[in-house]
Amino acid sequence: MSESPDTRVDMDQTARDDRRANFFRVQKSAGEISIGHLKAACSQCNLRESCLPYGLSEPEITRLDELVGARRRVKRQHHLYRAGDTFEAIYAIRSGFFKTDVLIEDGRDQVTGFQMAGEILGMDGISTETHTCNAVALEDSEVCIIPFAKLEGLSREIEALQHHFHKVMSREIVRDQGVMMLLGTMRAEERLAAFLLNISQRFVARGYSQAEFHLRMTREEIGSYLGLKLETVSRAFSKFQEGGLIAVQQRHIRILDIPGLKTVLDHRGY
Amino acid sequence: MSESPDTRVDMDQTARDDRRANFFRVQKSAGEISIGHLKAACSQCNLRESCLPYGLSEPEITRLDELVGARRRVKRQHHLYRAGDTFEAIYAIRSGFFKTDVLIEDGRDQVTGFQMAGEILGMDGISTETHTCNAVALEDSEVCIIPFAKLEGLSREIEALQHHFHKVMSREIVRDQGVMMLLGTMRAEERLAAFLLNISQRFVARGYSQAEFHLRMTREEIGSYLGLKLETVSRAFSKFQEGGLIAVQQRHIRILDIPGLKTVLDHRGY
DNA sequence: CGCCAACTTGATGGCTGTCAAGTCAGGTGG
DNA sequence: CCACCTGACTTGACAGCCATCAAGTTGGCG
Repeated sequence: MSESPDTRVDMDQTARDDRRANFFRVQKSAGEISIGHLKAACSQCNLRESCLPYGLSEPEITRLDELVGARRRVKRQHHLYRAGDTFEAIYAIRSGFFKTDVLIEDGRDQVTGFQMAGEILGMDGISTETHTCNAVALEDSEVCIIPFAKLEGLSREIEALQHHFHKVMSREIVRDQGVMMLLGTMRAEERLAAFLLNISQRFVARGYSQAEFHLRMTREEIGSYLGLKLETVSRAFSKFQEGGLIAVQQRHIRILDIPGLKTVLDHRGY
Repeated sequence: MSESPDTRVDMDQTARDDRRANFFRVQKSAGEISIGHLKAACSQCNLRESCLPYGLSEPEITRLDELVGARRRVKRQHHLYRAGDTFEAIYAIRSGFFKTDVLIEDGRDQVTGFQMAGEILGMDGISTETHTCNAVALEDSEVCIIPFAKLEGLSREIEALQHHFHKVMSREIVRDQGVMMLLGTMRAEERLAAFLLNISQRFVARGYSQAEFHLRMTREEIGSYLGLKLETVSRAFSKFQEGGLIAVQQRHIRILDIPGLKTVLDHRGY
């Protein structure tokens, strides 16, 4: 069930140029599609220890349930929100995989991050009440919609929620600093090594294998994130494979030598 | 008055290797040096419209006064905090100019930002309760110390304060995205043009000339921030001067052609 | 089976890093 | 007051990393 209603969201790609239509559609998908049969419940969610409810008591989590109104499914290649959309909610990823990217007028764009289950999307919109980047699902995904005004309200009552939310925002700032470091000081192979180790680590935190995983993004998206061209990314993958650090087959990655990858970061030898 | 007590803070540079001594000094300077004669008062501060009190009513600002315990002077080249320091407070810059930077083991470092009066420092520490970067004054400066636990407490009572603080944090995230864009997609001259326009704009917002200002940082620090070597920064300055876009004399900058600088950003011609 | 997007690999060139030398400005001490 | 020193900056020559352009390969899907 609940597969067919999502066809409405298929407009996502074609609505790219009609901002008002896009606003409307977002409202509709939040209000009509997801509510009811997709009611979220933090108290029942197996991600609650790595998501917003972290550190809350049982009764407090129950109060979160009231706040997190609904879930929303986002199909692969469809937008969760776009730059310019009015900000109303943040989103907790329940399943799936997203990227965020920014476009500037002259056509250049950059992927600013990849997000996976348990992570929070949309905090860029708080400052101007307008989203400043696009969030696109890289595989069929599902998010919990957290109306921001309600979150602030509940944060004023539940100290642990307030504090944890602040930590989540701060973590985003620290993460961005790490990316700045990567883009500002590292060469191509170091960037890719750092990227692979980061992805690996995040998969581990979710109970998946640290050594073997399937990338959800293209070489071009990886390159955009790392400030490299897709050819350079591809060459670095090949180099790592030749060096026995990883085994690559398209998007399927097996890490053979984690200490070796870390060595790439530290100095510049193998 | 209040000039001599700061000699104690002169230890900042030599204490670099003694983490515990550093912790101690920070406590002392917050507790002993600044309190009393340097009592902060948001209600009296002419920066309140661009700082944390923004949007608060008069009585609410008065409550902020109780929260913002003390000011602290930080002399040029001295640290406000260091990576590894335990996080206890955020800081509102009352006067002066700061940089934040991150170091990694192998000696590489990167300037992650420049901060001026009215801006907030230290939010990187919230997530892990430990600062992740260093904050260094680039000129003799003064900050208001905002104990974070107290800020969270008051935020639970004053909705406008809570909301504005969230906006401030979000603004930091958006700013970082802009830097990622700069580092990931722009070439040297574009980066410098973006940097100059950004600095100019922030000076304007503080009532200074948009066209003429004094840079507080070295070419090397600019380069580190922009992911370039200092020689490249220097060459770009010279190029802009030849092109009649700016007049450079060491750190004194006069912008002659703002639209011209914006053109550098858009495409790649002059 | 054939198409197409994604990916790989090679050849070449340009931007920026690196190394080096020289200039400038400010501060110190004689 | 001036010589000197030092850190910051500028400028030049050269090299290397990565972008660019191009051609070919792979795998998925209609």
